[in-house]
Formats: sequence, structure tokens, C-alpha cells
Amino acid sequence: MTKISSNRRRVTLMDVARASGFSPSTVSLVLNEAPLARYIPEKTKQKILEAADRLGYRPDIFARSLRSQRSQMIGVLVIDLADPFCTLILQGVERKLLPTTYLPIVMDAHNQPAQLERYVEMMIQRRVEGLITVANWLLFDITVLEDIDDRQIPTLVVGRDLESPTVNSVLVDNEAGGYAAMEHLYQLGHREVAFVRGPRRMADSRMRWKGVRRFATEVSLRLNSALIRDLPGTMDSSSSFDGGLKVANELIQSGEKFTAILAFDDLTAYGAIRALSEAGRRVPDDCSVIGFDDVPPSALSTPGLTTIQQPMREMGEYAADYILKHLAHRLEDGSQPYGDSHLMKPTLIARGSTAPITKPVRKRK
Amino acid sequence: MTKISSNRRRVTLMDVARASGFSPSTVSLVLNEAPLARYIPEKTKQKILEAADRLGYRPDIFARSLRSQRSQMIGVLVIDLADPFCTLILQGVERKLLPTTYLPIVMDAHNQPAQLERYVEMMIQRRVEGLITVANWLLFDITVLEDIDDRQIPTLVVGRDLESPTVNSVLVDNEAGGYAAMEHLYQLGHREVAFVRGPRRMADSRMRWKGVRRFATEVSLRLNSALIRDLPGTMDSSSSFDGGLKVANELIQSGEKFTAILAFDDLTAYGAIRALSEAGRRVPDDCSVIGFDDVPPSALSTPGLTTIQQPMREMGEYAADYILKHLAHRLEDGSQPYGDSHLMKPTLIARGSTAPITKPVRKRK
DNA sequence: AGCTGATATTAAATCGAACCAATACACTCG
DNA sequence: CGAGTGTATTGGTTCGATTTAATATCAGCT
Repeated sequence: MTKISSNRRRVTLMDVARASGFSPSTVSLVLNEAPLARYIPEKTKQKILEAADRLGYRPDIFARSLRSQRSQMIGVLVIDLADPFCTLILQGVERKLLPTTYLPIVMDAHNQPAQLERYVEMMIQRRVEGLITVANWLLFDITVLEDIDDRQIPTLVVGRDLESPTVNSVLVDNEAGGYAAMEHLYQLGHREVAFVRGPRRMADSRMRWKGVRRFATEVSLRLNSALIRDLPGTMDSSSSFDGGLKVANELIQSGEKFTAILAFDDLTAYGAIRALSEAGRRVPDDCSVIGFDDVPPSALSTPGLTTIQQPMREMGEYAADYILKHLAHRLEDGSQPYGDSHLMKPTLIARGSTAPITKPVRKRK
Repeated sequence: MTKISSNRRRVTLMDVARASGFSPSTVSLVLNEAPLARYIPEKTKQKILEAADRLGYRPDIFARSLRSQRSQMIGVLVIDLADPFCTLILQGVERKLLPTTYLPIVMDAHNQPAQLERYVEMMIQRRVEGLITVANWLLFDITVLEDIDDRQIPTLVVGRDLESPTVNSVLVDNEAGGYAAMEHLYQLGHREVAFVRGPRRMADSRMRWKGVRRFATEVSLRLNSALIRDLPGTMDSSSSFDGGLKVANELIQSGEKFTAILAFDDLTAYGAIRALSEAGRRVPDDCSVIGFDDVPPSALSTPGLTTIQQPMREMGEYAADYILKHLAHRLEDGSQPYGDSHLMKPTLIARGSTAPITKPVRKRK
């Protein structure tokens, strides 16, 4: 029965030593099940364990860290906590770390690159043993991570391909996702599809588009270039709603006919839905809309949003596993397979925002 | 120009001492601007600072913590990170802590009381200097916080009134919120309002209802008891969508006439909207819906959700301030004004899900 | 008796910074 | 001239656990 001591002073290893009649060294060996404890008789061990338990001994984490030079902490740097994308990945990381002795330290850069840099500094100062960066949006300078690399801290980037030879990453197979989204619309009968692509510079957007085009080519579908638009370049996740709204409005204004919109991500899709609604076009009756990500609200809105689901929790778990693996093998094998990026399969989630094209599109003005 | 050293070995206080020609003691005094440093001439200080900078000295946080018995960490225990309510509070906390030397340590209980308990243990073990608990939903056992109190760790609960004499809290003025929501619907002309209240045992729900009734009494409006329903008791935040869907369906099935729904929170409101939609009733044309919380998706859905906004970031900031204040005065004045709960003002956010009652309600079957 | 090797335990060094008590020197003043 | 005060610096201890090297005991063997 472990008892929580309510004494004012901390219970130290020395106290346990005194109480059990052995030296601090012996107590330490026993409590840590160190190799040297193999010759210590069971009877002694019992006495020590009993004493430690009775006094409610908890090793002082400061002293232990100082001596062992280990923090037992893994930094998780997130570009924006309010972005559900980040949150879900975080939950995956946490789930994997829970049964270990490692503690995730979460820092939120609030979409500001400067914060991110400062936080990397803080992470180093706090001596994190590994670093996971969730930065789907920010196009940040890779030099920030050089310090990290310098200190032999295993690092992984989630949700973005850094195209750096020194840092590994895990992300969704954007091309497969783009392909699946286009395929879904095509199978519902849509031939005139409008596209709201992500910012030009984003690798994510380029890969998704590549998938879309690959499918179009396979079925010999010609894409109308007047229906292809990009979100503006300087964006963070929270502004993609506004971007989607604006670009969809332009599409509607253009007068080009389309029966579906394939949006860069869920928030962009919601912006498009708002624009359609304001123009008097119903979703999905008058126009289907498909997103990308499957953030939690997508299941709750009416209509539910059809989207390409990124396995975010799984990506978080992969990240944590990656770090743990490297931490475990750090001593025997220091070399990492650098520049690797692991792709995970996306899944189409069909909800209410897409529908078969049955009747001819009503034109309203 | 601060240079990041890339040497294999850490730069220690001793190194700076050797490089500057002074003793470690002197170096320590200067770098910490300790009281005793007042007699040290500027010239010496400059030399030491220069040496420290040149070598890229960073104090070892383990050693410092051990000696000073301070972790410089503040624990933030969150009932569910995926809940936007928690996320926003977290951002408030972080914003306040950013300019300080304190680091927030976030732990996510994933809606499981058992986790919460385990995490409190971990927090104590990691020696957090303060604790903020965001637990709007969970009706957890207060005994968990007893250990905390025992150790003189300043603690604050956000989003729930614990009704405990030993722990303070900050939360929104739920009664004022309920009042404002009802007032809004009334002013739009709604007289037949349906209510989806929260679980009976939740203090939040009771207070909101009190506000609703107070307004109704003031304008002599009789509430139809057939239109008053409760969400089931055993719930977490993620299931309130399903709850809202189910209860709203029951209301629709009941055949009672109503022109608006006042929901316990935003997710419940979204559940209700789904139910209405499935029954062929449009929002807000056929029925207005109002929520409570103003979680981020509420602004993005179509129609946007009218709701009572909780000042979540501000509550987070208040919490951080509270802890910082107590930490600052810990030594001179250990006594806390226990059992206090600070109320913050909610704000009505009118969006597209509520509308004036103009035409008579179409009845569809 | 002397040696080996397994068993059992501990003294002492270490991690790096903080800080109290001590020292050394230069002054001023009665 | 010795006591007192302010200025400048440092030696040495402390925080609490880990770990290496060392010591002590005893059984078994030649």
C-alpha cells in the first residue's frame, strides 16, 4: 500500500537508507534494479523496498536528471494548437508516450515563425531528448533545426516534407489523396469540377494536384483551366476559410459552369460552402464539395463534409515510435537514415456534401 | 553576438570562470545578478559576461533545479485536448507564460478520469510549481487535488465550479449567458422555444437554466415544459453532438410546436441542426438555433452558429496570472483566499443560425 | 595456509550551479 | 592607531541520486 507522505520535508534516498539499515548505495542499486544488484539477497531487497514504500519515497527528478544527464522529456513543437490537425497528432504522440517514462513537452508557436525559433532554443535549454515538429503550414527556415541536429537530438517533422537531407518526416500520401478525391467526384458523375488549390509554394498542394491530374489523365478527362484557382501564398491554417470563400466567389462570378468543387482542405471547403450558400446554391443539391484532412468539425456540420482523411493520430504515433526507437538505439548505433520521409495512406470519407449528379444543374442568377 | 557552441562537451560555469579569470562563485553571482553582485565592479562584470557569451554558456537546468528546488514548470491538466474549449484556454495560458521563465507542461487526460489521477501524480513527481486544471466536463473526485494542496502548490480550476472550499476556480457567468441567449431569441420574436439542457448534475447547465428562467419571468413568458429536455447524464464533450441529435429528434417527433431551439452548447446545437435538417426543417428559416461556447467551427459553418461566447483565452490568461501571482508572493504570504470562484462575462455572438420570426412556421411531415 | 572466485556491501567521486561564510583589502573616523 | 564600514572575491558546502572502485566475508579447492 503506497502511502503519500504528507511531511513537510522530502523523503530522500538517505532516509530510506537509514530506515532500512543499509547504505544509500545499496538502496539505489535495489530500487533501480541495477545490474550490480544481482548479488543482493532477496531478504535485503525486501527490507529496502518495504522501507521505501513505508516512507513514501519518490526519487528526486532533479538530482536524477543531473546525474544521468537525461530529461526524460520529448519536445513537441506545434505550429498552432487551435488547429485540429495539430491536436489530433498530439493525441497520437501522447498515447504512445503514455506507457513510457517520457513526458511530451508541448509548445505552441501560434503561427509565428519567430516563436518557433525561440521555442527550439527553449527546448534545447530544457534538454529534451527528442523533438517532434508539427508544421503542416509554416514554411520555416530549416536552419532552426540545425542546432538540434548538432546536438544529436533525434528529430522528426510531421505533416510536411522538408526536402532537407538531415531531417526525417512523416506525412500523408498527398498524391494518393488527390487521386481519391477526384475519383470520388468522377464516380458520382461530375465532369465539370472546379479546383481551389493550396498556395503554390506548398508541397502538399502540388502533390495533391498531381494526384488529381493523374486520375484525370487515366480517364481521359479534360480539366477546364478556367476552373482552376490557387489560394494566395501568404497564409496560415486559420485563413484558409477566408481564402476558400474568396476564391469560390470568384469562380461563381466567372460564370463558368461547374457541378463540384474540390478544395485544398476542409477549411477551404467550408469557405466555398459559405460562398455557394450566399449565391443561393445548395450543397450538395446544386453543387458537391469535397475537402481534405477530416478535421473533427467535418463530421458534425450539416451537411457532413466529404473529405480525404489524414490518419493524424497514427502519424502522431508513428512520430513517437520513431523517436523512441532512436532513443533506444542511440548508444549502439548513432547513425540515422537521414532524409527519409514516410508516407501514410489517406482514406476517403464520404458524407453529405457530395452527391451523385442526377438532375441537370439549375442555374440561378 | 551570441554564438551557439557546437562542441561536444557542455560549457559549464567552471569553463566560464577559467576563461574569464575569476572564480565560479563570482561568475554565478554576476550571471544571476544576485544581491551580492552589487559590489562587483562593472569591468569585472563585462569580462565575465563577455566570456560567457563567447563560450555560449547556458546554465544547466538540471543542476539549477536541484540546487534551487524549483522546476520553473507549471502543469496544465486538460480533460480533452481535442475539445476546442480546452485548446483556447491553453492558448491563453501560454500567452501569459511566454514572457516569464515558466514553462507550461500540458497533459491530456483523453476524457478518462483514471488518466487524470495518474497525471496529477506525474505532475507532483515532476515538481510543477503550480497547477491549472481545465475540466469543464469531468465530474472528477476532488480528492485527487488533495495531494496538490498538501504540497502547497497553487492550483486553479478553469471552467468549473468545484464547490470545494480548498481550490479556487475561474469560469464564465453561466447565468448571465443563459439570460442573454433567451433574451436574444425573445427579441427576435420567438415565443415557443425548445430547450436542450445539459446533464442534470452539471452545475454549468443549472446556472444557464437559471438565467433562462430569470429572463422568462421578467417578461412574463410561460415556458412549455413539454419542450424542456435534458442531455443524458454520462457524457463527455464529444458525445454532446449525438445527444443533441437524439433529443432534438424527440422534440420533433413529439409534435409540439416550436420556432427556436436553445441548446446547452455548440456541439449540442450542431446535433440539433442535423436533426432539423433530416426532418426537412431549414435553419434559420424554419427554426432558429442558438448554442453556447463559441468554439472555432461555429464561425465557419454555414449558417454560422449564433452562440454565447465564453472568453476562453481570457480565462486562460486569468488562470496563468493567478498562478504567477501566488508564486510571486509565496514566501511572504502563504495564505490563499480559498474557495473563491471568479466569474467572467459572456458575450452574445449573433450569426446566421438565428433569425427574426416573420412568416408562420411551415409544418412538414 | 593460501589462493580463487562468488557474494554482499559501501565509501567516495561525480553531475553543475547556488550561496553562505569567510577573507582580504582599502577607506574613514573617533 | 585600532575599530568600524564598505568593496571585491572566493573556498567550500549543499542539493539528491548514480555509479565506480574498493573492501569484506565466506565457501571451495589445492
